[in-house]
Order: sequence, then structure tokens, then C-alpha cells
Amino acid sequence: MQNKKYNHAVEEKKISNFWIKNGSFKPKKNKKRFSMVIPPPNITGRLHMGHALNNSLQDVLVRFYRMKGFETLWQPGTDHAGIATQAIVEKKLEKEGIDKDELGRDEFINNIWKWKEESGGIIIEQLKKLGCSCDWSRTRFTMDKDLSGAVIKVFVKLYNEKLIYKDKKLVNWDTHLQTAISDLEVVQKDVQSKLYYIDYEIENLQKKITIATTRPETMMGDTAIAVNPNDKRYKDLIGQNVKIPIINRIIKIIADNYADPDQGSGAVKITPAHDFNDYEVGKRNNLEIINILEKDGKINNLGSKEFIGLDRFEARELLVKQLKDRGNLVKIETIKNKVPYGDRSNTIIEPLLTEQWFVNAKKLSIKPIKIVKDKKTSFYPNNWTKTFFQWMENIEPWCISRQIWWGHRIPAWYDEKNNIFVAENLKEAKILAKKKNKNNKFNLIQDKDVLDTWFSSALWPFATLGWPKKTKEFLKFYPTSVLVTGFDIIFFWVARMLMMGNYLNNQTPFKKVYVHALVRDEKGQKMSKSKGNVIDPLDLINEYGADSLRFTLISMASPGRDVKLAKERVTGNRNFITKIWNANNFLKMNKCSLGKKFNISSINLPANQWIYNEFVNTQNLVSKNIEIFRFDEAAKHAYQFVWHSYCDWYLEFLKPILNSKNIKDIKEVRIFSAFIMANILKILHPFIPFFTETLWSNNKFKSFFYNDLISSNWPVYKTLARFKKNHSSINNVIELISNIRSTKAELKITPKLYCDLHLPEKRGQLKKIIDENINLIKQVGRINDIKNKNFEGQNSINILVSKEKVSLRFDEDVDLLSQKQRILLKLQNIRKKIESLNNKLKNKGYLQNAPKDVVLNDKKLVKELTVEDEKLRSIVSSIN
RNA sequence: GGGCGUGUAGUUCAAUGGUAGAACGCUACGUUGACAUCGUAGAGGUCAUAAGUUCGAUUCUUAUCACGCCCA
Repeated sequence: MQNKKYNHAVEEKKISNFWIKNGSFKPKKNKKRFSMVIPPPNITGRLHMGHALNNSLQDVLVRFYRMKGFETLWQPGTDHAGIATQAIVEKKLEKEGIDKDELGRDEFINNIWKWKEESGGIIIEQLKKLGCSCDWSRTRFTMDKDLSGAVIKVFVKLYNEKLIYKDKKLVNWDTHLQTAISDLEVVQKDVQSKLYYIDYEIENLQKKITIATTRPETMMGDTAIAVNPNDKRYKDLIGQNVKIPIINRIIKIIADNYADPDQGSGAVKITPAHDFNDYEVGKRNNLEIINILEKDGKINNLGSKEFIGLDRFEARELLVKQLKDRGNLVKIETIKNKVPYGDRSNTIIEPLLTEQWFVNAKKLSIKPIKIVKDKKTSFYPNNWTKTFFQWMENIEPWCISRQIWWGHRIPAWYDEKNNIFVAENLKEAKILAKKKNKNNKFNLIQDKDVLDTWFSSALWPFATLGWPKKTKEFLKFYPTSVLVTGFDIIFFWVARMLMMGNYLNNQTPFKKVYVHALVRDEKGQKMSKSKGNVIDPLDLINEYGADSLRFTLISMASPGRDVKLAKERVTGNRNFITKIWNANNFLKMNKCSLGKKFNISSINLPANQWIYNEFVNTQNLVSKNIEIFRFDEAAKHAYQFVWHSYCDWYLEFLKPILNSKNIKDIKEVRIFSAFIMANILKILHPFIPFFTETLWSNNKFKSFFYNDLISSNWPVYKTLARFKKNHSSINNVIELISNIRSTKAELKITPKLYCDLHLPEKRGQLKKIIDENINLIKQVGRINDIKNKNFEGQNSINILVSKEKVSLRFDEDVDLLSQKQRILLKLQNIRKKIESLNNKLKNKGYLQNAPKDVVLNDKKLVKELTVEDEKLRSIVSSIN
């Protein structure tokens, strides 16, 4: 006997250790290969529902293909999350009273490494708890020596090939973190803003021109006012000089299409140093660029005196006050507009003119676009292809330098004359420098910046396999089979891996990209700490077990739809696991187990043949659906089969056999029920690995299949034609028993009551089936006796089973009125159907155009319905 | 403004050019040595709205409405 209850906490731990100790997650040699890299979580990360979904799905794939005999690698690891990690350690040190700048760069980085050793691996442990079957012995980190080497190599190569370059231009500047960030790291937020209308005096003309701006403080950096060349209001003013109020600098009115006559006053101030659009206008019109901001967002000494050192928002307030006092402020409108925020710091981003390193993303995007067009990499669901193209086709240079310390330091060195030498190390840089400085007098200083974390992530699918060395893992597993990821990082990560992978290896990094949705709360709201609706996956794992959580997430992952997670779902799936546990309990109590090998074709009992064909059908559906990433459908089919075919019917059918004295039948049932159970465990293993492996071991199935479940073969049985007849007979038996049950319920007869079953006197198909399954029907259908003669009376009722009339006879009179009502309702429905079908069949257009088999089917249906109609009517009339 | 997606049972979601399904919830009833984390039976739908294509539309097309996301 097994324990009364399944103890997930104990078993999951045990099984997890067992798999890892056993090396079960390591690739086992085969010609067919399946590989996948994990989207590396941050070392600062803790497992959230998004991870749980993402990794559950990956684990389904890996376990499935592993069982299918593929040589399987799921490559794990973490990324160094430059900005996030630096911020965490900085804060931690601050609390200890240590200032990062006093500590110095090297020491600070040592501190981060220390922190990483202590807490950087937490999420990996959490993934293990979820049951992820990554080859943990191959765990990589983006700052590892090998990966760092790859990053530097790529940088140098791309620099030499002119795909990486240094440029001075406007970038998104985070004043809080004091670093540049890429376009993608900027979030445009809808906010309420004020639109200030400000008068600028025109020189020599007693006239004013009104401009509208949301950022008056940038006036200090204005170098022109632009009007639309077609705007009649301003046509005459083009070329005039204008005085900036308060600042009193003179600028020109210029004509540029950028000025939109319908926006604000139609005249806009141009501040090339502080706005991306203005920058372009400035370039077109050769305007001066005046940068008035320090890197921390305070006004610098190019601003007006009294503003120097003020924060941009303080400066704005003061300036607006002064404008008001002087009468230059026309009005203030409240408007809704978008303001850029940094996704990490959540502070307003400033466009700032700085020198940064860029990747020529446009050039690198050409190959990936072709690859995706040629379907060498395909997206599932396919509509993400469009999103991908849209971004790729409008791609901007990628700013990759970050003014922080934690990350891959840019391998560029400068001499005193600011010559740049890009090389893999100082030694090589010196060689380059020597060539340039013939007199050998130079002193090299390395670039202080580090690379965007996503730069190293872009190399993940091959750098983790040992690239640039042609390791055997790289040769075997690159390109990877699938990438499973959330849509939120298609641009950040997927696109960039495609760029780097295709450029560096001439091979696409993954053949398929499965894109899943977000996990939300039960109301469809995004989970967030501030809303307080976060469900911690680890809480659910503790309460219900990892398997319950996995099964829930997997079965809700339908394509193109967010997962709305409610706790009740998890409960329901925990119940499913309990159900299997109890079914297995039943097998154990009845000594059902697998012994010697046997031939499936030697199975004779109808129930066994039925469940076998049902199983094969399910096994095929589960495989097919996993292969096309329909995890929800795969889980559903498995669930249906296990609960409603195996437990509800099959096990019930076994009871009369196991209680009989027929040793031969008992023997067959004992083996075969266990055999199907073993196969249930197999098809459920990708979904609920801990539980299935536990039962597998409890049942000692290893001695039959010679393997642990995780390493066993995926079932590929075929339906047997010889079983077909009994398969359909059992379906008839199920129909009969269901009908008996519902009739009893309808007649308000307690289900526990036995009755007699009367069959028509003439021999028919149904009679034969009933004869062959007499014991099943008697016990499961609670029938006393089966009699081969018609019976009609006050204590009996006729029912239809596979279009044949049989009757149930009870010991006492029954109230047939409710039953009559129900049949009349049924008759109404049938007549409606017959009528609509007949109308259809009268329609010439239908007969001409509809496919023949559809018409035939309809005709058949009418016939069948008519038979049913007649029989039901005769039943009704017999009630009277 | 451009793009993508969603709208089906009380809820969460499937499927489908020819009879609309599941899970959970709900209602009633509890029988047999696996299981009350259960069983049996049942109720519950104008498939968002309108027009079009079609012999036939919940499914295809278009428009509208509602909601969500991405980009500018």
C-alpha cells in the first residue's frame, strides 16, 4: 500500500536530488538533437510567474524530446544585469556607510562578485524547484571568463569591420543612473503636462512671436525658432532676429517643415541639444548646439547665471515665474503627452549630447530579416513575425556603452592624442599604438565605459556553447532548435541574437521562436508589487507542489492569450494529481503491476482493448500538440483521458473482473491496468515530472521498462484493428449505463436501487454487446438481472440505447411523468433538427454545392434522428 | 496616428464554413473496499453588433463598438 496522501514537499526534493545525482539532465548521445538555451534570468532576479511559465513550457519540450530519444541540451545560466546589479550592491554598501566612489572601481567590482557568489544563484535554485531539467553542470554566467572573452572578441571584430563605431550625438540620458541607455530602455509614459505659451520679442519690429513648449527651461539652449514654410501667419517673419526672454540671446526665425501649423501656436523653439527632433532640425539648418545640462540634470554654466546649479525642474519653475512677472507668459494649457522615463530608474530621460559607442544595427538587421522571411527562423504564433519586421525595418543605431562599472569593459584604449586603439587586451592595443606613435612615446588609458548587458545576451546561444572555439557542444547544438520567450523581449533579445548569430556564424541561432504571453492575475491585471496582486510561484509550489503549478500554467498557455492565473486553477490541478494517486492506490490494492513482457495483441478483454485504443489516441494527440506548441491542448487531452476515460470508466469496469473468480481475466487486468498507468505517467511526465517519477519508482516500473521515467521512451503505440469492435462495444456499454443513471435521476429513483434490464426479443447488435459485457453492465450499471423479453408496466420505463429500445424494470411503480416531460423536450429538439436538416436537403443550391459526404452525412443524420424520434414517441405513448 | 491582438456558458478558455465543447463555479442527490482533494445527474449560449460573400457564417470579408498591447 502506498501512503494515503501524496507528499509533494518530500517527494519533489527527493526526486530532484535523484535526477541531478543521476545526471538525468545531461545529453545522451543520439543522431537526432534538440537544444535550447534558457532566457538567462538576472542574478538579481527572483522567480516570478513569468519565469515559472516560461520555464515550465521549456521543460515540457525538453522532457518530451528527451523521451523521444533526442540528444537533448537545455543550456542554463544567468546574466549580469549591469545596471540593476550595480544599483543593488551600491545600495547595500551605502547602508554599511561605504561610498562607491571612495571604494574605487576595482574594489567595488570585487564587492559585486562577492554579492554574486552569495545571492546570484538563488534563482537557479528556484528553477530547480520548479523541476527544470537543464544541464545544470553547464550553467553559465555572462561575466564568466569564456563569455567575457567572446564579448570582447565580438566587439573587436565588429569594430574592425566598422559595425561598431564611436559617435557624438544625442542619446537617452538617465540623470539618476548617470549613464546612456538604449532606445528600448526608454518607456514613453502618458502624463498630464503643461504647455506654456511664451512670447519672444522680434528685433526691430514691434512685434512678438508666440511659441509653445512643455519644457521652458530649455529656452537657455534655444538656437532658433522654427515655423512652417507654408504657414501664412509667419511667412514674413522668416529670417528675423528674435530675443530669448530673460536669457536675452539673439536667435533667428527659420523655416522648417518640422513646425506643425496645427500644434500649439505653430511656432516652435528649437533646442538641438535637448530634443531629438530639434537636433535633426539643427542639423538641417546648421544651428548651433548649446548644451545647458550637467550629467545629473542640473543647469550648467552655459545657462543663465541665476539658474546655474538648479535642477531642470527647479529651473523650470523659476523661469516660468520670471516670464510671468515680465509678461512674456501668454497662457498655460494642460495637455496629455508622452514623457520618456528610464525603465530601470523611473526618472525622466534627458536627450543629451555625448560621445558613445554604437552598433550599426541597420546593417546587422539585413540578414535576420531575410532569415525570417525565408522561414529559417519562424515565430510561433506567426503574427509576431510582423512585429519583428516592423522593428527591424525601422531600426536605429544601438547605443551600447554604459557609464557604469559592472559589466564588460569596452576594449578600447586611448593615447594622449585621443587616438583609439581597439584590441582584445592592453598588450595588443600597445602593438597598435606603437604603429601609430612611431616615437614610442605614448600612455594608454582604457575606455571607462562598459557594454550594455544585452550585448552579451545577444551572444548567449553560441557563447554558452563555447564559441568562438569550435567546441563539440557548439558543433552539435548550434543552431538551437527552439527559443521560448515572452514577447516583451523580442526586440531586446531575440532580434539581437538573430543579428549577432547570423552575422558571426552565418547560421541562425534558433529555428523556431515560441512566443508566450504574460501571466496576469485572475482579473487580467498585470501583477505588480504596487497593486499588491503578485502571486509568488514559490508560495504556490510550497502549498500545492511544483507539479500543480506547472500543470496549471501549461494548460492555460494558449497562443496569443495572456495567462490569467487564479489560485482555484492550481487547486483543481492539484486535485487531478491526487486523483491519479488514488487511482494508483486502487491498482496497488488489487495487485495490479507489471511483471514479464507481454504482447499487446494478446489482450482480449473488451475493457482493456477499449482503454488501449483510447490511450493510443491520446498519446498521439499529446505528441502532436506539443510538437506544434499547443501546450494547452496537449495538457487538456491528457487530463481528459486520465480522469474521464481511465478513472471514470476503465477502473470501474475492472472491478467486476477483479471481484470475479476468473483467474485468466484477473491476470490480464492486473498487468494491463498497470501497463496503461505506466504509459499515463509517461505522457504526463513532461507536465508533472516530480509526481510521475515518484509513482514510477513506487510502482517499480523501472524493472519493466529498464529506465527511470525521465529516461524512458515516449509511447508510440498504434491502435489495433482487432480491438476496434470491442472499442465500439464498450462505447455502447457506456451509453447504456449513462442512460440508466440519468433515467434514474430523472425518475427520482435513488441511484443505489437495482433494477432489471429487459431486452427486445429479437436478436440485434445491442443484445450481442450486452451479452458479451453482462457482468460489467450488471455491476457498473447496477442491474439485477438481464432478461430477454419485452416488458411494459407501471413499474418500468423504456429507454433508447444506440437507437434500440430497452426497458428498465423496478420493484415498485415509478412516477413517469417527469420522464415523459424530459422525453417530450428531447423530441422537440429532435424535430427541430430534423426540420432544419430537411429544409437544407430541399435546397437545390445546397445539394449542388455542398461536398457529397456532407450531404450524405446529413441524410444519414435525418434517418437516425427519425428512428430516434419514432422510438421516443412510442416510449411517450407507452407512458400514457 | 501606424501596427497587432481579443470579444463564445456565471468565470477562465477551446474548437469549427455544415449538431457549439472543456475546466472551474452553480443546483440536486450520495451508492460500490481507489478517491469527499470524491462520485452521479443536471441547469446554463441570439458565439459583441451590423452589413456582405456563400446553398449555408459563431467561423471568411468589411464596418462599428468595447477592451488590451506594441510603436511613433
